[in-house]
Amino acid sequence: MGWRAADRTEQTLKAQNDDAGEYLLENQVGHLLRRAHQRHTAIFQATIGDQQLTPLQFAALMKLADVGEASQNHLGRLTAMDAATMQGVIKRLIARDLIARRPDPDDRRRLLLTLTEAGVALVGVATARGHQISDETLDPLSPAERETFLKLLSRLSG
Amino acid sequence: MGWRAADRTEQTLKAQNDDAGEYLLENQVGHLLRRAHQRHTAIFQATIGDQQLTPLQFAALMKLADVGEASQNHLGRLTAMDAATMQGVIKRLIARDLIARRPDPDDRRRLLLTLTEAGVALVGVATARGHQISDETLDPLSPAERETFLKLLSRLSG
DNA sequence: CGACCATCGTTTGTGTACGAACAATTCAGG
DNA sequence: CCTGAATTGTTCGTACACAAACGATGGTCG
Repeated sequence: MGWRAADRTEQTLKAQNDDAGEYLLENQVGHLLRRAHQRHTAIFQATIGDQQLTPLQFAALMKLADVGEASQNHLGRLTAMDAATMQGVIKRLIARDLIARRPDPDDRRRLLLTLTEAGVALVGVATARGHQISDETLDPLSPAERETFLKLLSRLSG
Repeated sequence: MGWRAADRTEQTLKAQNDDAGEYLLENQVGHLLRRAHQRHTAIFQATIGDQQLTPLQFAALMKLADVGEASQNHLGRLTAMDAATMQGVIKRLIARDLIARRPDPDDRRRLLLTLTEAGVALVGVATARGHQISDETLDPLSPAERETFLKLLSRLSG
């Protein structure tokens, strides 16, 4: 049990995977996904301009601008948010008067969400920032690499 | 402004990026990273075997097994966790008697963390599961694609 | 020595994330 | 029609994630 090496980072992934006893956190997908996501949210917060606006709030706003109108659960599915998570996101967006909620006349269970004028205005301003954030997140990669990466990442998101 | 198309998903990324007014959530890195991370944690929870053990607790445990001993902040840096986040993770691991905490004789600010016997035993059992989780997460990709993806993802995690 | 500054661990507050349970409503099948 | 299953939104509890502020300790430099 004398291994407790310092520089196993230099092993190839293959060699590491062949050895069932080894587990280098730095090489695991989950850890890398988490760190990449951390880096992205840092870039988001530094670039979005609105200190109060979070990535999920932005996503909900943009998607609502896209579809025009949606119930909470439906918007949640479109943005990959849990119904309970959606609850908080919507609550904060309503508190800032960026979206409005009204009962669906055709289904009394549903609450239809729409952008307010302020919401539409914010989307207009923030769209460019959104592209900028995506660009900066992918900055370490060349254009060809970006395309490859996004294609592979999409397949891991299903 | 009559666009509110339903199937813009089929546009190429290039075409979408060229149009500053368009913002398709589904094609943004941040959203894809978030969804891939979601999928990974679902796989983790379904595979790790221990219902109480979370990805971060597992990471802290594995890294501690790797380095043998570390202060809270140091282990936090090794696992990319905030000091405040580390607080909660460590508290729960100590409550389950998987790690132990003792004052550093050389620096009275520090608390040295080590695995307990139960912690060592759990690491022994869970290492194989860890590899299995990484494998299953990367399952949609071919071996060559996995290598490419991990290489690119690493560069976005710095 | 003493002032200064960095680091360590802690707490508070806000915002995701999700499982689980719940009432109200809608829908499907008999 | 009407009973049971599914859906919608809500609440509760637990666990990340990070900014910000804090007291205590440690190191440095004049």
